Amino acid sequence: MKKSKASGPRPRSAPSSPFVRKVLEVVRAIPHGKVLTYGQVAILVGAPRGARAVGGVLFGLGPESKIPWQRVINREGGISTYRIGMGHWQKKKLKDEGIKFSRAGLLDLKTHQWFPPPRLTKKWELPERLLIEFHEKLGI
DNA sequence: TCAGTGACTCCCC
DNA sequence: CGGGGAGCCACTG
Repeated sequence: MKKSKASGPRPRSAPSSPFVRKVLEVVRAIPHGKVLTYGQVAILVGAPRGARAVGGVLFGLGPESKIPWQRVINREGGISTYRIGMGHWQKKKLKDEGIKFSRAGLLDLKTHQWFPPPRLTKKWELPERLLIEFHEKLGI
């Protein structure tokens, strides 16, 4: 039997918590053709080690969702949704946005990495230390 | 109140 | 390069 559901934080018709609301806000802001890793989204919502929880929030969103969750990938630049049957769809969506994948199924983070502009990091009231951590994670 | 869960990461071998 | 395992997090019965 296949696992029926995730048990972590999940979005609802109405965001159930500030964490969920922030995650959706950040993901919604990712531009066409750009991506963020689960860990990066976690930093941007003020929970630097909450990558796993971010995945929990996105769990349940499907092709019908207006939120561009396909732009959230793992740290390797790969797709993490194959296990829940969404991998093929997600990869196709990203390809349609002009993103290329290596034979190993990885995209180039250096090329497609999104850097939230100051107007957004300010709007999100992102603490300086988190902004610094975000860039350090990128090796900049 | 608390153990259980997973679209994550990191570390070690 | 690959597998295993241990933290981490927010949320659920």
